[in-house]
Amino acid sequence: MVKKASTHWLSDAEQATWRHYVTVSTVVSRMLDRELKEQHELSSEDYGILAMLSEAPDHQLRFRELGAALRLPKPFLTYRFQRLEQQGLVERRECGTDGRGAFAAVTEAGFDAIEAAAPTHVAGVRRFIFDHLDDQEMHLLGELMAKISAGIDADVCPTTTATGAEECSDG
Amino acid sequence: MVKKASTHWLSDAEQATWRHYVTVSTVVSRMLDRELKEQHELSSEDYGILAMLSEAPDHQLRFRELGAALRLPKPFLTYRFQRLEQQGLVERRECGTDGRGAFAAVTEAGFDAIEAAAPTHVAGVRRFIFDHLDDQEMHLLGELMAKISAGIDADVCPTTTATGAEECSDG
DNA sequence: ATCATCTAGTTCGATTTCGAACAACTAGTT
DNA sequence: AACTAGTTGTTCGAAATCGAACTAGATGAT
Repeated sequence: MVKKASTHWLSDAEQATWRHYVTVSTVVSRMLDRELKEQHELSSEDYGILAMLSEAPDHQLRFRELGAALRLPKPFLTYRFQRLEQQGLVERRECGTDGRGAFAAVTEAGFDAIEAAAPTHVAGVRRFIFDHLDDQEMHLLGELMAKISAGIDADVCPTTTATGAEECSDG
Repeated sequence: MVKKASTHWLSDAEQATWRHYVTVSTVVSRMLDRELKEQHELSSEDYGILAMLSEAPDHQLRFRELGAALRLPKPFLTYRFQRLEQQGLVERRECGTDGRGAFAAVTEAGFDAIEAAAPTHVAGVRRFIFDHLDDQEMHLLGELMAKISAGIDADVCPTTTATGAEECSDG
């Protein structure tokens, strides 16, 4: 049975696109996770946390910002951060201006850890994604993802200026 | 510091592409999961299982095939299937020709369940992805994903004819 | 100042996730 | 037949995941 192009079904082309997308996102995330965990004892969320903090001013961010940027549910960030803390890769810092919150900061050891893990991560991203695309296709993919991402942001929280991803996520 | 286009780093464009990709795949999967679970008590893996079985000849597949097609780790499929069994949406059937294995099959109730859930799922896929793309972009995305998916298959299991996804996944 | 309301992060607990080891069977070899 | 190797699916257990409820502090209104 051929699907109609109505609102209630996916067209055959959409269906095919969706299936390929699901396959890719499933396999890529699982593979990267596995490699990172096996070789560096880090989940890809851990990697994201360390990377984000490493690039932030003073190597620190409010938990709220970190969670929003990485789209991590709050309890999950708390849990992941604790694990990293136990490994000495991150630390908490008081926030003078807001007694509720705290800063999440990456330590020297955390810096070393992410530098050590980066090649694995980069190699994985290359091997699973970019190696299969030429330069033009890579740029195209970037544009499509940017567009979808922006669309979702506008959709989910229409009030935001859509500069980054500071809002929503959960709460 | 500007990243070199060497093998060991991602170029700025690759970096940007990758980040958008991660955002999209994180948000989309979480949102779809949430909607499906809230409205129909199904995880998106459950949905995949039911959909795959519904389309299969005799509405049944070997566990191996089902798992390979959906890229689900074996113990995970066993677990998920049990849940669906308890809900009466799927059932096991003996496999005459191979005493080790069994067929996974969808029941009438399972059929009804997926028909009920499909509109939610389709609406979500539309809202999160296709609504933000025009027709040409949708086709483009499909091609890119197909290419990546095929590349990964060839990469991970170079022996396969790459017709489908019958091999690998885990063991 | 007091109260209601909002926000930041944490704690709890039920469920999910999945690698490793396993039991049951098949297939191929001698 | 007996033995080895490979496959199918399950069990086990440790860890991850995350909604809901919570504590503590900020913010705004009266």
